[in-house]
Amino acid sequence: MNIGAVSEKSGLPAKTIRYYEDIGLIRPDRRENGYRDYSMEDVHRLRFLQRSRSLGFSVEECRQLLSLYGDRGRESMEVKAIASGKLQEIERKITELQGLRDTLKHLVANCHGDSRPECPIIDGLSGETSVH
Amino acid sequence: MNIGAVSEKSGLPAKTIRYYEDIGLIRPDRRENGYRDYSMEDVHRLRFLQRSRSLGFSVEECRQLLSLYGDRGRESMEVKAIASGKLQEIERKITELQGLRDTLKHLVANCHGDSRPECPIIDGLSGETSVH
DNA sequence: TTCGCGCTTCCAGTAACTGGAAGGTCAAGC
DNA sequence: GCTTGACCTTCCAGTTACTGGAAGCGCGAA
Repeated sequence: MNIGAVSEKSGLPAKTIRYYEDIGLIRPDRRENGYRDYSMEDVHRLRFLQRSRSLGFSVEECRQLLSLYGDRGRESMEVKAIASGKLQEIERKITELQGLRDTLKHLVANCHGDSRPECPIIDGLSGETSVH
Repeated sequence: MNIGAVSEKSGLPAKTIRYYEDIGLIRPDRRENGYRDYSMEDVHRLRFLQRSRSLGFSVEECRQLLSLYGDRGRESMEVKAIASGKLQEIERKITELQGLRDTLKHLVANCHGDSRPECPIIDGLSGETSVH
């Protein structure tokens, strides 16, 4: 599969896909003409990268998460530790996004679309959900 | 309030706070000695920036979201449109994070922490939740 | 008054792309 | 067979969003 098709399937620009190869996140085959040749596994990894990057994980964190995906022979103890750590972070992100969503929902519901200026939910945006 | 205290309260490094001032996201007062003097409103904005940046929104997107927070006199129609657009994106991110969480939970539950190599959830990580 | 910590600006470096030039590949149409 | 245009290649430069470090001022405590 050529890079264009993979770009479409993964939602990542071709430039980014080549960059991910440069930094060792994928290793596509090459054809005789020099073109990269991607497998479905590559597509899966790239889809995964697209998602987790857009959710605020760094490339190095994605590399860790990908190692859970790829290295089946790895020590399960280590896999479990990494996964558990990431799980907590993900739960936190979900909670924060839900807080943000509720605040915005409130905003949309209360600012009726006319020109009334008052929007009494303002403090919500500053994030009391994570103040505990 | 000095930048050190604000850094602690917002979870952002002082360097980043100064950078956000450079690009016009906040405008703290100055004291006679040249020190920046932050208000609680500044702290709220910075907390908000910290959260939304870590959730994968770009600085420009954060600027838009902040404009919802700050510009009470703005046309409510426009506010409503921006907020509605962001809401959809947030809902999507929540769904994706939940998918990622469920997959990792499965991984943690099934890889018992010993050295059994098989982890049969592997395909989950590539993200069929967003394949629809 | 001097030690140390916190503040200032400025400039350079890093992470993660992103755009563009210069050129090779390939299927389609004349 | 040749050309056109879309797609591929590498390489190098630019952008975004910080991040680190140097050089220097402010200020409360010993």
